[in-house]
Amino acid sequence: MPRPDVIELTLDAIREQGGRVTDQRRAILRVLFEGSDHVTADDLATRVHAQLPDVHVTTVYRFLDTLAEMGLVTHVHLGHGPAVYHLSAHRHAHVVCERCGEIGVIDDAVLQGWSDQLEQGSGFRLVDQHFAFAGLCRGCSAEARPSEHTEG
Amino acid sequence: MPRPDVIELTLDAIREQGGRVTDQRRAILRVLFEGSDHVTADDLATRVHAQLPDVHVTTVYRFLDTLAEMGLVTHVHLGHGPAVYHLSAHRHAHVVCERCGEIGVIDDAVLQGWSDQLEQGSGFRLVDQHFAFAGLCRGCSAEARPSEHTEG
DNA sequence: GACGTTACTGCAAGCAGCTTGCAACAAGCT
DNA sequence: AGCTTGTTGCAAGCTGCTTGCAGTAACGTC
Repeated sequence: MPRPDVIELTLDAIREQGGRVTDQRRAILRVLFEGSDHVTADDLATRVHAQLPDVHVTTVYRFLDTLAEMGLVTHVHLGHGPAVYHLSAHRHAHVVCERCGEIGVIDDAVLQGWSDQLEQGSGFRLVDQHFAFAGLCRGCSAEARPSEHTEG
Repeated sequence: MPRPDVIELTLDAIREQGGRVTDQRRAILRVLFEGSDHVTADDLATRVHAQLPDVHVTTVYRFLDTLAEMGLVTHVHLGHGPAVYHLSAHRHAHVVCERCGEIGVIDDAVLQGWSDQLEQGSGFRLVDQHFAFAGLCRGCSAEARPSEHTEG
């Protein structure tokens, strides 16, 4: 459970910029700060419903937008499905197994290294963790090439 | 213009596996082999319309699926929009500038290096170029941090 | 060259994941 | 309490595909 102050502090910030504090927003923040990483907007709505049954997904999307503009949350596309949201503070790059959907985290330093390497070549930097990297986890990777040693 | 044989050879392969050769399929293949990389299914349909005005996007999607099963084409998600298709032979990893949409290519050897590095850590391999990497091109990257030297 | 089987096609409808328009509602200032 | 205006819920819309289905036509067979 998060300290209640982080929620109220966030709500204060919203008020300060002319926004309004509603039960819906408080409930959404509560779920967000509960630490559930990698939640879709739909998940979020469902969890909010435990506290406040009539909150609409639209409301969740709109408030997530507001929070994104404030720099508080970001969303990531892990693959083909819906985007997942998390607190910007928890931001990191993801690898997703294309077979089983397992999610891995890429170390910031590692990503930075790749970015530097890429920049020297094509000038591109990997600045953003907005799209996950597609990959194979250890297990699926082993299954995908079961007879590797028989080839060649 | 591609040598017409590659198209006919492909059509032969389709026939060999019980598929049928239609004007639509020939036209789609023609456009595909014309070398237009990074085309969406919609683009493809539009270009096919120059030769055969009534080909439906559905037909394009379905034939692209067939070609994908044969290993001939692959699709890549460059960002939020529609997927782009290209011949599997032209396959490579992409970086896409999140600002201007410019597309960069990531060298296979470079990607392999990253994959190896990642595998040693989390066990994940970057096997697939199914999703593009999000980044910033040189120009946009410079604009995004105009006062970098004043920081710190 | 006609015939039959069955793959392919076009159209309409469906679906996921959002986004938008709008009227009703209510937060927060006075 | 009253007023302004941001927020909400609902319905409808939109994009990028996918599916169901009846009609069409490729291709093997006679």
